[in-house]
Amino acid sequence: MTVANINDIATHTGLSNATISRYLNGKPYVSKEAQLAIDMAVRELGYRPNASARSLRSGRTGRVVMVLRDAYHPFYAALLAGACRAAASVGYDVLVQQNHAEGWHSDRLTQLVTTRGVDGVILTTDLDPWSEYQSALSGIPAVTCDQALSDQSLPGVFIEHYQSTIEGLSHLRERGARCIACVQAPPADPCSSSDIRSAAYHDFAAQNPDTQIELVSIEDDLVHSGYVMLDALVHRSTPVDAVFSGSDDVAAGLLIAARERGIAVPGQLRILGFDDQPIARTLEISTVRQPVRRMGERAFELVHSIIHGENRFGADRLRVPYRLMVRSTT
Amino acid sequence: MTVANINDIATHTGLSNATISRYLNGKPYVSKEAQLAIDMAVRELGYRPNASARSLRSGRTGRVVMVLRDAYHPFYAALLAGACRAAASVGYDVLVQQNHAEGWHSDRLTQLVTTRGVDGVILTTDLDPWSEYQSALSGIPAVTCDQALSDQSLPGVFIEHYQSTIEGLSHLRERGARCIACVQAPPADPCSSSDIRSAAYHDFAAQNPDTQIELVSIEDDLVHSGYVMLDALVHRSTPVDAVFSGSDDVAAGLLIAARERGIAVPGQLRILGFDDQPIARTLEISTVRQPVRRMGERAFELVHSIIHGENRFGADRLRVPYRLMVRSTT
DNA sequence: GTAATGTATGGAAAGGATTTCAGAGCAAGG
DNA sequence: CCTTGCTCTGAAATCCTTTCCATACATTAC
Repeated sequence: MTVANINDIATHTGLSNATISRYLNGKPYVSKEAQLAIDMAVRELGYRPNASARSLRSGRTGRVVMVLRDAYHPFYAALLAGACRAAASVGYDVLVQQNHAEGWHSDRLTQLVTTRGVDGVILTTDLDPWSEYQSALSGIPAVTCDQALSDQSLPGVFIEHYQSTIEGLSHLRERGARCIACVQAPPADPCSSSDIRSAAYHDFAAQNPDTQIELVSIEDDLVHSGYVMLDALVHRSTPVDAVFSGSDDVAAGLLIAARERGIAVPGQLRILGFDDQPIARTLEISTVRQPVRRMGERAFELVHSIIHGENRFGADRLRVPYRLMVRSTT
Repeated sequence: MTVANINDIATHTGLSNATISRYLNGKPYVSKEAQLAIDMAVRELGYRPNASARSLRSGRTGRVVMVLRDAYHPFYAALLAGACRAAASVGYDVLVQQNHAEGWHSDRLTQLVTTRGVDGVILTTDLDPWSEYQSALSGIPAVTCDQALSDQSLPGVFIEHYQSTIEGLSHLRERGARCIACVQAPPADPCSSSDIRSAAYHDFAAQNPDTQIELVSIEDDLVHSGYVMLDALVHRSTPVDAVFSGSDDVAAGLLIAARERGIAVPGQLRILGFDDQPIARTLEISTVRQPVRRMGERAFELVHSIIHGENRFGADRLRVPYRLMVRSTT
């Protein structure tokens, strides 16, 4: 006998394993004496219930998976941190899958889900051939976080990308901008957040003929990407007088480059970021604040409540508030 | 019957579950015809082996846990990203626990390990009362990553903190520094990396009497922390002429603040970071490069090889190389 | 021709919990 | 006294695989 199991506790206390199980799971109908005996036996034999056996029988694993592009990206890292915090507080564990990393196969998620390795899924990014995952994900509680997927039927947490984008653009225009470069990652999915933003750019331009919108695509939204992008923006035939970046890091890179070139911010160039990462506060960059960590928490709470069949939020789609933070770059 | 199980495949093919299991696990002694029949039945019934049942019987979960302070911190995020990548390539999953987040209880890790919820553990940070975890972790493959714990017997990957710190200090001295502020998080553990660095500071000061070392403690190693720290460093009675920061983010904050104050870098103040995060490259900050992502990969590979009883690295403690990156701040 | 090996298979026993169901004991209500 | 209902308990079924062991047959070795 290498490790004590529930039957060892049963024989040691003279009770049956059913009673042990009831007590350890906090169910009623266990006498005071039985409880004490069990406590003592558990401590004495160092008994720990076997997680696999438990979840085999109960059908619950106490685990969820969060799918993200790259754990190193600050936006996803914040989502993950939030989800882990929320999960820990109710005894759940979070498992990570990076779908943009080398070594990722499209069926890793499917595998995990169909083998019942997790109780739920949090999607923070588009899954490329959505059809490939659809059937697997329809059999398990799954929520989206920030990204609106093709399948709009999935519940999820999100911010109003359309409204917040309009508000950001209006702010830049109020501050005198008439040629705004909008920087963001290439749209991956017809309903992704970047496409919602694109729609907002379009509508805004239509309603404000005096203001020009330039779309700029970017690969990695890192500080460096913004840093190397500045020259291209100001050395155009019609130089831009404002940049609305989908990422604070890119905005930071632009600001740093602008300072080095002696370009006045916000006099000559207005810069507006998105997210309100710590670097935006440090560099006094105006930005649209998203409570990213909280979005991760909410996403977990949502999937958790669905797992337990008690959606305490009432709504399937949770809106989290955004807020325009006006600082020194606009 | 809601979901097909292995016995359904058995009856459907006319074989026994033992044969199905053998084939699905790639073991020998399955005829060609049997293989085809199984393939067909699996596809037809949409059979997926149940992960819990499998790991209950086999004792393997295909999962490891990585313990880190905070997934949002870029250093830990990079470790995690590396570990996830390496894990994905061999079909393993990584589970995250943040031991500095709200909602973390000291027994969450113990619980996970003693209930056999994972096959292995990667520790990237000190566990505060180490004695509390020691017995649980002695029964499972566990490796450290970057941090040297009290229990030196654990295998792990690390960089030469002592050597690299000496090299950094020597570099600063060569560039004319005579009063160096060394910034780092407060030491948590007698064998942690910050304590190894402290020893290096001490030895360096002893061997170079003309150079003064000032230890500066910091709570969060974020850009903002460096930003607000600068004034205290230069407005001292004996102002420092160089800063060696344990984190690139802090170094970046210092550099940004210095530029705003009009302090010449590196003329008046030399700045040296640690890690070589993207921001260091962008801002041209000299730094000691650590291949952090690769450290995460190596840590996983190490624990994976121990799980399979075949430590292909030979050594228990893997050294990964560091490299001094001289840029424009020194 | 017999012994020894190797391949292909199935029956049945773990593996360790949860959960259902039935039953025993006891108090209260009629 | 009988019924009802509540608390406490245990036997046994169940969850789904992997793995041990036995068996049947075909081949090769001596």
